[in-house]
Parts: sequence; structure tokens; C-alpha cells
Amino acid sequence: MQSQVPDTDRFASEFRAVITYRIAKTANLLNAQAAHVLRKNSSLSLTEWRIISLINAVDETTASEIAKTTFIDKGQISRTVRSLADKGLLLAKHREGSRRKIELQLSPEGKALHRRIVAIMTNRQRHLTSEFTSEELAAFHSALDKLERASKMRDFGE
Amino acid sequence: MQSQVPDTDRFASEFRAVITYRIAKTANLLNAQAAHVLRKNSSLSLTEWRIISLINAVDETTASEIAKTTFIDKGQISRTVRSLADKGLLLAKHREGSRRKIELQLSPEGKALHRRIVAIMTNRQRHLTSEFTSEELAAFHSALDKLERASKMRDFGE
DNA sequence: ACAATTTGGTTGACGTGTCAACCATTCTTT
DNA sequence: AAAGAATGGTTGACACGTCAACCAAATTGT
Repeated sequence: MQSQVPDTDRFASEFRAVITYRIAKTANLLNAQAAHVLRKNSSLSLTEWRIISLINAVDETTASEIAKTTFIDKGQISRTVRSLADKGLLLAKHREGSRRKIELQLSPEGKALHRRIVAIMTNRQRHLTSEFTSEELAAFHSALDKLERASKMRDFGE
Repeated sequence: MQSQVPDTDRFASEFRAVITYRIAKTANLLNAQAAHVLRKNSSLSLTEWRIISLINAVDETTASEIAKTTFIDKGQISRTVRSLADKGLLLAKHREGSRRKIELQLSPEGKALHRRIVAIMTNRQRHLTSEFTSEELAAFHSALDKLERASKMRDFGE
């Protein structure tokens, strides 16, 4: 044998400091965890679940409103909404007095599913934040705010 | 008119608190920013760039080592490595005394490209963290550590 | 009232990510 | 030394994300 030290980590230290790598990695791990939990407890994809919770939170909304607030792609929302409607989890009706806006609401089945899954996801959220004090949590959120603002800048050349 | 308050944000507040949404969104924004910067200054995709910097950091490595530390998919690495080799940016040779392990190194062109892009990316990193004190930065990293650890748990049902 | 612009949503094409199967090689065990 | 397990890498299939073109409806400007 040549070395007992885990060679595996020889560049981990180099990149621990690069904030974007770290966030990307953490986000991936968390998404994978969520997708796994969803697969185990439902037949929802992560995006389907996100859209369901968003609609649930406001009772009714439209696709473009979701797009604006979440940055999920218009097209992706359109397709996801269709698949959810096909599964009978949500209702899409033209909004009163408009032939264009389509109002999205959860169906009773959709609400029931949401109730079931949100319980599990709340457990998860609790677990994820269990090691945080409320100050740490607030600081973390404010850090994300700063990064989001800073992510608007697009030019760093020369 | 019905309301002057931006309706757009009526569920933002609901979800600001959900830590996983926030991280996912920030990560997406940052990745989009990076991809944009890369497109403007090179012909590299984000994954190509990541792999280039990883290899640069350690001089030489192998695909599986990259996979282990970064959680990038084996297959994706394999394909990305091929495309980088085709572009002449890296060299892939069988490691001395092995017919299986393939040693990856940047070519001179690859190193030159890395030097050029890393300057831009360092600017970016500086900009991203400019509003952070070093304590805040340390706290942020430690928060990500906690979340990464917590992301290993897979079971939250009943 | 008309043209021009904006908005809400759909669709198709394409790149990237993800998973699992697979082969060859190397390591371990006996 | 042979069998079995583990490792390094490639490939194919498919899901998902992203971008741009597009259509119809609605709003704005003149």
C-alpha cells in the first residue's frame, strides 16, 4: 500500500473555499434527497412537488405567476401542469372573464396528496435545520439574499 | 386597478423560509451566471470548466477521483473528458504500469485557457463575496457543512 | 378603431444530468 | 493459480432543464 491518507480529498480543500462549488454541491445533495423521499412516498417528481406546494400555498394561481417567482422555466411549468392535471391532481380552468389566463387549483386528490407529503417534508425540514440556532438560520438566509443579488451581475471580463 | 402591492410576491414570503427552495434557487442563479460568463468568454460549458479547474488544481488525476470528490456522474465525466480531449485541452494517458487507470492532465492550451478564465472567475468570486465579512463567510460555510451532513438521511416517512 | 406591443401559454429542439448495464482490468481471497 | 469481488471507465436510454419560436389573447398608444 502506498498511502493511508485518503487521496480522495486532496482537492477538496482547494475547493471548499470556492463558494459557488459548495452551494452547487449542497443544492445537488439536497435535491437528490428530496427526489428520493418523493419517489419513496409518491410518484411525484421534484418539480411536480414544488408546483403542487406553490399552488397549495396560495389556493389558486397561474403558470406565469409561478414562473415569475420561482424562476422555473415557462415551458417546464406548462408541461408539468399538464402532467399533474392528467393525474387528476390539479384543476386548470380559464379564469373568469379571460380566455387566456388559466387558473390553477389543487383538486381534492391533490390537496390530500399535499397533506400527506407535506407532513413528511416538514419532518425533513426540521431534521435539516435541527443543528441551527435561529440566529444561524437567519444569517444563512441573509447570506443567500446577498448571493442572489450578486448573481445579477453578468460581466467580469477584462 | 385592483392592487398596487406586487402580487408577484404573495407566495415568496411563504417559501423564503423553506431552506431547500432557497438554496436550490440561489444555486440555479449562480450556475446560470457562471454559464453565462463562460459562454461569453470561452466555449466551455459549466461542467467542462469545473473539470478543467479540478484537474488544474492537482496537476494530474483520474476520472474516478473526480467523481468521488465532486459527485459529478461517472458517465458525464467520461463524456466531458472526451470532449475536452477532442478540443485539445487535456491529455489522457494510461498511467504508468496500468492498463486501466487513465491519467488526466491539462495540455498547454488547457493551461492557458485555465489561466485566462480563472482570472475572470476570481473577479466573480470576489464580487459574490464582497458583502460578506469573513465571519459571515465562515458561518455560511459551516451552515453548508451541516446541511450536507443532514442530507444523508433518507427516511422521513411515518 | 387600428396597429404595435406585451402577456400567457404551448411546443419543438437540443443540451445536460442521471441511472443502470456493461466490459476489461485489477485486487482479494482461498 | 483460480474464483469472486471490486474498480475504472464507456455506453445507451431516458428524464429533466433550457432556449427560442410561436400563437392567441389582451393591453397600450395614436
